[in-house]
Amino acid sequence: MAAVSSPVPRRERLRRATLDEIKQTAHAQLAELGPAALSLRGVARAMGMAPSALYRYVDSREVLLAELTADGFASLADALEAAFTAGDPHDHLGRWLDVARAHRHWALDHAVEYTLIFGTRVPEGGFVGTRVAAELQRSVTVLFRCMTEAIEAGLVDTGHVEAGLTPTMQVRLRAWAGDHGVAIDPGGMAVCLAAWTQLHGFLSLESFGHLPPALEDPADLFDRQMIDVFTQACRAIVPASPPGADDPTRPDRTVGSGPARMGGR
Amino acid sequence: MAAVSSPVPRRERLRRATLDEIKQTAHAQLAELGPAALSLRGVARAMGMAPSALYRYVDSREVLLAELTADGFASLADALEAAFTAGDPHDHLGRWLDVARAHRHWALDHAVEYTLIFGTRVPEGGFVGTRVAAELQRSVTVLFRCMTEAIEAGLVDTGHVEAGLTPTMQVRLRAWAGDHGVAIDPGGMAVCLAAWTQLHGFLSLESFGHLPPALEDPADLFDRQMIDVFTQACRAIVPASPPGADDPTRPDRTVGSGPARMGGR
DNA sequence: ACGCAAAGTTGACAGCGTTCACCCCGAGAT
DNA sequence: ATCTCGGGGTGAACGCTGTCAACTTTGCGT
Repeated sequence: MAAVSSPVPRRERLRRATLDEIKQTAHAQLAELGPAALSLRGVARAMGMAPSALYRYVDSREVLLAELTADGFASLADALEAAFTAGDPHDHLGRWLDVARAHRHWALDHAVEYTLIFGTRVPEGGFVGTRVAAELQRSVTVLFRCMTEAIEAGLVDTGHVEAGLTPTMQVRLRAWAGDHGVAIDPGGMAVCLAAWTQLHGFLSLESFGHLPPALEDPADLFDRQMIDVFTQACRAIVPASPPGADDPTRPDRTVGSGPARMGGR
Repeated sequence: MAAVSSPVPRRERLRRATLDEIKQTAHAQLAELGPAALSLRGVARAMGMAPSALYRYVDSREVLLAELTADGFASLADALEAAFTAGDPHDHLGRWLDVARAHRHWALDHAVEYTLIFGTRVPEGGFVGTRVAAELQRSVTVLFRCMTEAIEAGLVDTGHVEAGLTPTMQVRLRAWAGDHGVAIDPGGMAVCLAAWTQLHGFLSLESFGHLPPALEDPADLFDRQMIDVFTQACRAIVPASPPGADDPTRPDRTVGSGPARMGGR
């Protein structure tokens, strides 16, 4: 069963094991009590150790929460990537809808993580350089690839969109695309951002309970909006009738392993 | 200065006064420390009274936070209504843009309130009947009126939108419109919801720092998206060049007064 | 002037994040 | 084989929090 000899020196292995257990326990507490009620003492209690012992692994409660936030972003990114790679590369609209639905289902299934990652202001002047930024970037990259590949396939007239942007916005969008190795003109970037904005707005309102309760299950409306935002970007392609109701594309979340300590001081 | 005789029996007046002071002090603490750091003891300390005395006016910390949340929604609704009534009733696109910008400026100027009201999951199965619901409804009503009045002016072909909705969604949208006294068909409601979704998505991402930092000041992009969501609803009307940069429409917040006690038990 | 309810205070309890001083034990060096 | 040393873990403590119960003060209405 076990490997004959491990490349990591046992000491480190045990350390990682308990750190994983800490994160796992914290995740459980988070899921049933909400972010505000997560307590280090509670985690320690559940693990059967003294509260102060946690500080050998975690610098503070805030750092632990940040780590869980990053895990949440990573989980979402995994779900989106799975939906993307499982989709048909030639059916751009269908794949976009798959990814969008995967995003929605992740949001509904992981309610507390969703509020943690999308209902919290970023701490101080952006989290540039942190793991959170990288994981968020991964999600955005998937969403954008749905559109950029459609653009590259010639489905969108980005020129007429670009014409509607101010010059400063054009250079910023171009610079940002260049930073992330995307060869798409500013008009295409604007299209991607509009799609993301619409997607996030819907999920945020639905997840936080701000949508009118009379709508009950707004899955139809979500599909409609996602189809519209796509077809309005690339005019035409497809008639305006919604596809089948249920989708087989609902991946599970996976949790990545982090460094040996959180928030190194 | 003072009125000769007050209709409220002085006792009640004093009570309301200190309750207002509590809310005001709590608001101040909220604004500089964030929702998580607001403490009843801190408020009591700032007011120079014993912590337990607050319980004569507030049932719990949570109730106080809920009250501040409702105030936040009310403040936003006031801002939107002010922008709406100040706008030109014949320039539907311009007025929509005014209201959207007012929303954005409110979000940026009232950062902590924004996270409090739009970054928090609604407690339990919707806040139907609470003051929060009413104030949120006020905001939504203003946003929707921008679109519905344009629809009534004949600028939108809602029929072709309605055709893209599932039957169940149509009846739900119709029922919801009926509940709020809006005489707009389901297609029009879907248009309104799409606009709201897009608006909220942008502001949520921007306020919480999830937009790419390279965009710096995304005011241009916001305008562009708001114009697009309008013109794509009512195709045509207006060429695709963004209007002037600065807007005179930036109302201040106002705070409404509540009942004599919070969270009556 | 009296009584009574409301307003406010003191004190306590439980729980929280965090730190400090100490112990224990496995691993590496002598 | 012994000594040392550092990382894992414990227990107690500090200061903070929300909240409650008992007590005191205050001021209005009769």
